[in-house]
Amino acid sequence: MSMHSLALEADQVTGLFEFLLDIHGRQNWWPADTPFEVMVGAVLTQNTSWNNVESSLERLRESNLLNAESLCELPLEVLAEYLYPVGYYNLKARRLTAFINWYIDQGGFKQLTTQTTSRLRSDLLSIKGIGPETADDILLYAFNRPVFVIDAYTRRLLERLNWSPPGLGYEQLRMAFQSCLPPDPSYFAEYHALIVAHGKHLCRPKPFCHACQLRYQCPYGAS
DNA sequence: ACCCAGGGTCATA
DNA sequence: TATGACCATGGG
Repeated sequence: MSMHSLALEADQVTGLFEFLLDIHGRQNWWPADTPFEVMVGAVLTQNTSWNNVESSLERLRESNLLNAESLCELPLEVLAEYLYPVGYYNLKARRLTAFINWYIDQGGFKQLTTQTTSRLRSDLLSIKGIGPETADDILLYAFNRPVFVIDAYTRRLLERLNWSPPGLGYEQLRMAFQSCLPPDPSYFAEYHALIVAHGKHLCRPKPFCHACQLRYQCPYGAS
C-alpha cells in the first residue's frame, strides 16, 4: 500500500461529468424496479454483460422467484439452472445465496437502511463473493449512499486520460475520485452510469488500434 | 475462431 | 504483494 494518494483536480472531475452528459444524455441508472433487484443484479453482473443478467432476472421473475424468501429456499443446483445465461452459474448461485442469507438474517431492506454506510459496507465485504465494486453498487444504487463505484471502465478511462497510473488500488481510486465531488448519491449514480455508457465507445484493452491512438489525443479518451 | 463483458477468490512464490 | 488459474454464457 503506497503512501502516495492520487491527486485529482475537482474541476477536471466535475468537467468530465458535463462532457459525458453532453455526449450520452441522462442514463437514469440502475436499470431495476426495486432495491432488491438492484442487489441481485449487482451480484449477477460480475464480469458479465448486462444483457445476460436481464435474461436470468426475467427467468426468475416469470417463476415468481425474484424475491428474498423464494430465492433463499432454492437448492443451489436449481438456482444455478435459472442463472445459466449469466455464466459462472454455479459460482453465482453460491454467491447470491450467501448474500440473500445475510439479507434475510439482517431483517430485510427496511432494517438495513438503519445501518451506517461504513457498517453496511464492511458487512457486505465480509460476504464471500461480494467484493468492493459489488458492495458499492449495492450501497449506491440500492441504499442510496454517497459511495462512488469504480469499475473496469472507470479505471480504463482514468488511465487513458493519464489521471491515474495503471493498477492503482480500488480504494485509492475511489477516494481520489469521490472526494472531488459533492457527496450526492443521485450525482454519483448518474456519473457512474455515464462512465459505463462511455466505456462502450472506448477501445478495448488489448488491441491498441490506430483509432484508439487518435482517441487518446481527445480530451476525454474518445471522440 | 477469437475477444470480451458493469468481478472475486484462492493458491502459489 | 503480486501474479495466475478459475469460474462460463452470449454477443461482436
